[in-house]
Amino acid sequence: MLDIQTLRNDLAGVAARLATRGYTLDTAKFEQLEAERKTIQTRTQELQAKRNSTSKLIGQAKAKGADTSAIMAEVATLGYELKQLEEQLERVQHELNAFLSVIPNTPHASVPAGKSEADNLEVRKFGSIPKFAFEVKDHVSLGEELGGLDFDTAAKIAGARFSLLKGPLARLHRALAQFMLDTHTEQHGYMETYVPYLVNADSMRGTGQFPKFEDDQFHICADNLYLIPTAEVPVTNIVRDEIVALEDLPLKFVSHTPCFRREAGSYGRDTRGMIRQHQFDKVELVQIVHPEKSYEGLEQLLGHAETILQKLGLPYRIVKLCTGDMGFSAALTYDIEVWLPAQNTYREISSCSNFEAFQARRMQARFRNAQGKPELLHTLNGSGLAVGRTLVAILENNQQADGSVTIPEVLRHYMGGMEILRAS
RNA sequence: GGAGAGGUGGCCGAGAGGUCGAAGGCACGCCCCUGCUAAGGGCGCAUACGAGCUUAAACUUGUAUCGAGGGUUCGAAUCCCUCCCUCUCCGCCA
Repeated sequence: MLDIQTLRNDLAGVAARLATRGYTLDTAKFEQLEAERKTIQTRTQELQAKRNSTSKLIGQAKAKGADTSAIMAEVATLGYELKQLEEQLERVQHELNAFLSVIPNTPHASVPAGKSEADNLEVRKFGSIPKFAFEVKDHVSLGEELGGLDFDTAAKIAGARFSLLKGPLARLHRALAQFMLDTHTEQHGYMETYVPYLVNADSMRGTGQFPKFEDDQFHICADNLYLIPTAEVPVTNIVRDEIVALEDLPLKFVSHTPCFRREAGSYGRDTRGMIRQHQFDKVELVQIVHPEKSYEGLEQLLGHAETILQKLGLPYRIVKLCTGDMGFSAALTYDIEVWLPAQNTYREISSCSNFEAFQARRMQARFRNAQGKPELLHTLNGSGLAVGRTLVAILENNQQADGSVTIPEVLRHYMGGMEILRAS
């Protein structure tokens, strides 16, 4: 949510910044709603003040045992108009709120202007792209030949966009999550958290999934709960409606969770393999920081995610998303894209964003500043990393001519010393 | 699932239709005393929004907010209804 004060003071400026990300702010509507709100609110408050002061007089008169019938008749006539006004005010405020809650965040000044993925800015590359003396297979072929990846059975059990992992491949998947968690807790200073995978609507609103992206979520109707699309939702909402002590900042959390996405609107995209699933595991990094430290924190968080790829020996690049490609709540986003030989391209494996106060304002997540006043925090998060896609990257990048796959050094002790995956 | 108790400021906790945005305490901030690591005294200390003043802040003032929503009333933290959440006991259960 944007700051309504900023909208009032610099509506044209905000509209211009939003236009760079392809969002047309209906400034006329905002102005009209604001004008209405102001008129109604002023009048309502006048009447309320009158009612309150008169009622106070009644109280005083009654305490003295005086007759109050005249004064009571006078105040009684206020009732009807006041009720009308209060209803109107509520309606306008709801409308304003609905209007505000679907406006995306304003991009940071350094975000390159652009319309789509094609306009993203490559920041740096790491690692060299592997050369193969044989025809590369994709992870689906590799996984099926290894006997550990079974999409047909997954489809029988649940449907399309689910996967079934078996044997060493399932173990490698677990090993990856363990390795990521251990690295972030032991080397990067994050606190491990275990969180609910079902959340309420308030939490979804807090991080910006609601109201705009309700269709993308799995909804448990009987209990009115939602499956989390990312650990960002439960973890960031830890600080919803909280006032964090200044000395406790920054808060750094890491959490390994499954993520559930309906992928409505992506029919036909990445239908083969594990790239786009209704359910996937992710290790998520979340930082709750002082507003002056958020960009510094984002660079660090990005580095923490990169470390995982470096340790795994996977080639990747960092891309700064352009205005048109950023998510709804983000002010600045770096994507980490891992090299996938079978697709001969880089594919997103992590997305690291600074939301500034956008989520904090929705959540009323604050800290007490040096003056003792509550002030909105800044929130950051990033994948560190998407486990399924990391598995895909390892299979494809580490494949051998005979269809076996070498296990990265750092994962071997999580694999009971296994060095290579082979068809049994 | 059954029975009961409860949700009040950053925290604890009183209030049980009128002068209550809410006693008292803790924490915090400023000042004083003392002088040494602990204590005494004074003052201040919720948030959001509106209006005034202003470059702005500060300030003044109004309104709303005592889990949420509705109702009764001239007036609701307080009475009534619905919902949500927490706790205790019983049942079931990984």
